[in-house]
Amino acid sequence: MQLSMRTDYALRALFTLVEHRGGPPIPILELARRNDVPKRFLEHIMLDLKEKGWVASTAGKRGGYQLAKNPEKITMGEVVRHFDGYLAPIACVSVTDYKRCTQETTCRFRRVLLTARNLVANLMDRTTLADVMKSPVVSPDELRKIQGIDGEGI
Amino acid sequence: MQLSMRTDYALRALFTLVEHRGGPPIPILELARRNDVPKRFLEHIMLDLKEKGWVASTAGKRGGYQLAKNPEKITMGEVVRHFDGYLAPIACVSVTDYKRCTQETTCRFRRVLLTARNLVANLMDRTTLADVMKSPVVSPDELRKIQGIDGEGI
DNA sequence: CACAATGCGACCCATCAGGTAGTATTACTG
DNA sequence: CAGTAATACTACCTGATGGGTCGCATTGTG
Ligand code: SF4
Ligand code: SF4
Repeated sequence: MQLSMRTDYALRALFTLVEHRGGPPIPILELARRNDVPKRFLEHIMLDLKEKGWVASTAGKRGGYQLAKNPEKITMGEVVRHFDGYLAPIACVSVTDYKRCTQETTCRFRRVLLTARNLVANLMDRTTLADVMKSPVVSPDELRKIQGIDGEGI
Repeated sequence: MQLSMRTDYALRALFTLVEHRGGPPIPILELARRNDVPKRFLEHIMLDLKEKGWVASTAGKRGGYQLAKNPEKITMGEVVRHFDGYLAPIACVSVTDYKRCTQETTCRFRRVLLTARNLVANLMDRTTLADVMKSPVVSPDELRKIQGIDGEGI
């Protein structure tokens, strides 16, 4: 799973909307500024999010975007999958977008890739936007020593 | 971590070499055939593996490739990283090829991505080629129900 | 109506993964 | 030592795609 810019941008926008849930619509320009995303590009992404039913838009003056769905009902996995196709490190072990390979019957390392996909898929599918919102941001010196972390829970 | 074809091909070749460790050199043509990899392309990859010191080549008649390093001393993580740069789903949480992002101080979902990276990194860095070799191949109906698997151990 | 917003198709454009080709070199074998 | 079977190496091709811009239409508010 390599996150594309699209997905990253989408998530940035989504979380600002989660944060301002209940408030007035937020225009793209605002979303773009706050999250450091090219406005014009974000347009397309928002459109995409809208089609998916995750956000709602109101046009015209005082328009903008709002979250359209309960953030406890949107998982990280769904979002990433929608933009990037699948969570697996390779298509031959993807559940949602499986692609066959000629070597499957003999391939040795496929198992470890499957394990990897299961680890991230379980994590991502269990984690909702609401969950993420509750967790604290990563601190700088937490990053400095990530080597040691065992990565349990979020 | 999205595996590139290169990496996949490299691993295919590596494991055939692991399998025939101690035996005579295996020519590229053979490696290519057995693993269904374009021969010409594999050349580059093998050269790369050689520079890394993982395989050794002998030219001329009866030449070919052999594993040059103990498979217990090569981890999956090393191989993937060598070809694809890093294991993390995004550069801002990569240990080996960290890239800064302007949103780090406020980003909410970075934490879950960090967790994901730790899960796969731990797995991949703990798993050596020898380990992989010992594990059985994934069976077809195992694949069919991967949904339920919890992905512990390899 | 003017203005402020989204909607949307068209297009651009660099990068890169994946792959091909040609030729040089090496070394075993008879 | 000639022939041949292999790797070594450099250069190049080429299509797809990710990331991004533009112009114009549409919608809604004051
Ligand atoms: S070689 Fe193994 S891992 Fe790679 S695609 Fe085929 S089955 Fe999957
Ligand atoms: S937005 Fe968050 S996740 Fe995306 S790059 Fe910046 S810090 Fe990392």
